[in-house]
Amino acid sequence: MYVSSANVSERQAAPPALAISTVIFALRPSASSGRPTLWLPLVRRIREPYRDQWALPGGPLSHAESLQDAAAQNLRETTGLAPNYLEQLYAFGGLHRSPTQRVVSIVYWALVQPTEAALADESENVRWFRADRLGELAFDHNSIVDYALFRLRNKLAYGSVAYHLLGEYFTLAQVREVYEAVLDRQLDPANFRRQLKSTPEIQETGEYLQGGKHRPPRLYRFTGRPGLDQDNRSTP
Amino acid sequence: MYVSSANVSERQAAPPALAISTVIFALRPSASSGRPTLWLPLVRRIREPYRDQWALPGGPLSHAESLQDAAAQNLRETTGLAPNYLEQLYAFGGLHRSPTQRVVSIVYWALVQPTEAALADESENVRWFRADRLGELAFDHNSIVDYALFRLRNKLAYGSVAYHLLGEYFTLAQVREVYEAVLDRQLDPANFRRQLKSTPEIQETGEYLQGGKHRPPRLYRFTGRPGLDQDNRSTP
DNA sequence: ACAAAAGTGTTTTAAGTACACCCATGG
DNA sequence: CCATGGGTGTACTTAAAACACTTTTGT
Repeated sequence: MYVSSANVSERQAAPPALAISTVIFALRPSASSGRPTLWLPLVRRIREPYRDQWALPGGPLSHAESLQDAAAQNLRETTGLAPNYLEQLYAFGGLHRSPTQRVVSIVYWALVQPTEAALADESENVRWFRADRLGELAFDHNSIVDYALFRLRNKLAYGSVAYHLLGEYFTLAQVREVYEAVLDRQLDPANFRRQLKSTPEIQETGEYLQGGKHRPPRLYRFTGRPGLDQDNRSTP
Repeated sequence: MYVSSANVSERQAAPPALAISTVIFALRPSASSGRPTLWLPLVRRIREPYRDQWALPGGPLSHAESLQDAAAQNLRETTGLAPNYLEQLYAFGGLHRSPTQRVVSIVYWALVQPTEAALADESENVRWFRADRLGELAFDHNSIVDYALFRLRNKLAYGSVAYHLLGEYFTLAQVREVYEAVLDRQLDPANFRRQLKSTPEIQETGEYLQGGKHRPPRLYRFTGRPGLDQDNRSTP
């Protein structure tokens, strides 16, 4: 059982509970503009505290899993997906995060490509939300998502994580759209393209994306590391 | 008691133990060259496992402390000092970090200015070591220190953390020496000085450092935030 | 032919790097 | 007056930003 029904004296004596949570980002076309936007899945709480409010997927740490494995497991259970990228975000340990019990949460963040199946995994208690239109979440989860967004933007600007939101093959314009969606500003297509072309991890293929309305763009692929290392520490 | 003497079946059942450790950096003049170098305090383990080996200061998380408070307390107990800068490093949760018990360690890193008193706090079981000349430490603490060094170098290069290793007043050459010690390479004094002077957080005073052998350099002070916020999340 | 995105070229701006040089002080 | 670190000036190199322009496709 996740939240034990400890009384006050038990709470004082017991060590803090240890939980793993995961902020899962994926791209979906906006209903209005059709341009890609950031979404994330939340789960509805079925018990107190914060019953019926939406929260980050998570749970207690099983004794047989590493932290990263627990997060990946977590992700698979709520979405049916495997992460393309998974990294530790932060350990949150404030005294009053949960009203009933002292909980220390080690939070991971992940990037996935949502498939039809994954989106169909929605249910009464699991739903995808636009990252910029979450309501009021349980616990301190709003601020955790804010921090995860901050980290995602940072990694995007300096690292090479955008490709983990895309499929194996992509056009340079698609990469630009990811940047524009996450950073929320327009980028010069010409300059952006040149920057990507100077990145050795991006390999051009002989294929072209067909079926568009205009000149067919060339397809590229990402040849960097998968972003699922044993312990990812490239953060800072 | 930090490490409980659980037998195997107890270990399977019990939740992972939660501990806080801290990597504490300070500058001390090298015995040979006199130039500043990085040092950090370690504690000798007085029980198994790894008895008599050196380890990072740490201990279990008390139920009444936030994570950051626990790290600061930790720091004060082993060195007698208050941190100038304190930030969460990473949560280490591998399955086999400790041979006797599953332990999840939330590790902080700190910058301090060692005083006479602090260095006098050395004892049989607490000693300061040069960061580049640690022996073989207990648990996975060598790799933790490596990661802390990585993070320190990164923060130094991009953030404004060097001043927390110095006193209230300092010369620009002293800042350069910090950079050279931590990054382990020479920097052009002229260009380095210009970069610092274009940093608004660095304020020039009317004072000059007297007593040197040459032209007395001007003293500056750092006016940025103290680096001890409630929860420091400027990491990425 | 025309619209629109793909893709190229060129100019400007800013930031970093290398290095020559002057200044002020103790000895 | 000389050695040395403090402090200034200037040319060179590199990367980013701005923007005009050409190419290729579908309609």
